[in-house]
Amino acid sequence: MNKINRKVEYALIALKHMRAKAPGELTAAKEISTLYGCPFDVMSRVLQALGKRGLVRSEQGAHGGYQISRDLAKVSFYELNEMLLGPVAVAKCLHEEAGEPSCEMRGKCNIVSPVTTLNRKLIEFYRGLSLAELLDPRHASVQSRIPTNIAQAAADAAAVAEQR
Amino acid sequence: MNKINRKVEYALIALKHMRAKAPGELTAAKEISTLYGCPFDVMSRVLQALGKRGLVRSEQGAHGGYQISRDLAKVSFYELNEMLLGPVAVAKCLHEEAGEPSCEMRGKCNIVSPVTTLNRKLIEFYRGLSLAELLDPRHASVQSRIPTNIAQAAADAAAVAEQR
DNA sequence: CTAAATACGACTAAAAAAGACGTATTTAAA
DNA sequence: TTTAAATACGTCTTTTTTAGTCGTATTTAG
Ligand code: SF4
Ligand code: SF4
Repeated sequence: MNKINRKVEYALIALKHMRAKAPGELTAAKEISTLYGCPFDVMSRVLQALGKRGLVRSEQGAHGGYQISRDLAKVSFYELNEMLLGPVAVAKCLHEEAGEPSCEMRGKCNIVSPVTTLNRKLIEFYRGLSLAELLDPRHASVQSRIPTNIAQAAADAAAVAEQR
Repeated sequence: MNKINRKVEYALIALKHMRAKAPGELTAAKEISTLYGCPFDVMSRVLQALGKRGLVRSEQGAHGGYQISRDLAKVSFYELNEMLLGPVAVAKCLHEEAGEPSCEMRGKCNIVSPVTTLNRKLIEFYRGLSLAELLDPRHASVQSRIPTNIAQAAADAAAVAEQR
């Protein structure tokens, strides 16, 4: 599993849609929601949240709407997540906010260090992934991915062989 | 946000605990659950699942218990996740199993390709992370992490400066 | 035989995510 | 100046997922 949040998906949908438009052109939340079949309310809230964080610019009133206001090549997937869900924390003992119910195992727990490591690495991974790279199909196919996969496949085969 | 599943945490706790023991020594689920204060049932189920997948070996009866049966340096965090939660799929349109309710936006959706890319990259990331590396504090501090962080910090500073 | 352990299926409770509703505000245009 | 179409928010309900519990069978050392 490991599903990403739906809000993030909606944000990607909206960004991908708006990215294809001419600079300065506005897009209404309703336009996106009807086009892609997602609930207007949710899409609206997502865009409002992104507006507050400065990723999109909003214009009110009739003929109002949203437009992307930052270069997506310079916005990481981590930033997008943070805008919509707050700081990444793979376990609840990390980033303990006031009022949040802390983990009752804290103190006895033997994996705080591993979990902290994982959290750091995941953030690094998300930080290294720009929205442009994610949304642009050209980027997806480049990046010399194939060699990596072959190496992985070879490693897998070796591991399987070893287990016998 | 972006929390990892609790089962995975329990698995890490158990593995870390068993890793410190002499080879061949068994550990009862109860020992772990009482020591770290997690529910016995859940820990038990997790260990049983790992037993079925061959990561640990179980011995029944009185004085029974579990022991690690594979070299954790050769088991990836991806594998652990898969053992407990099934294949990683960041969106529900990926790995559509029989019976699972598919995404109603499929067909209209404009981000299937980005999401597929993200899924692949996340799997690669998890595959490149061994359980030994995660659980062993020695590994955590090595790995030349600091240079990467400095590079990231510099990139961040540049991005912030640019926005103004 | 008994106690202590794994093994498993089914159920319940809690938490989180997703979505719906209601209303106020802004603004272009009729 | 009225109206329609849009953003902006706050609250609520529903749904889904996750976490935890209960009950019982099976295995095995002592
Ligand atoms: S179990 Fe350990 S790592 Fe997980 S949240 Fe609790 S204290 Fe943190
Ligand atoms: S919204 Fe698009 S990407 Fe997300 S699950 Fe549905 S079809 Fe897949």
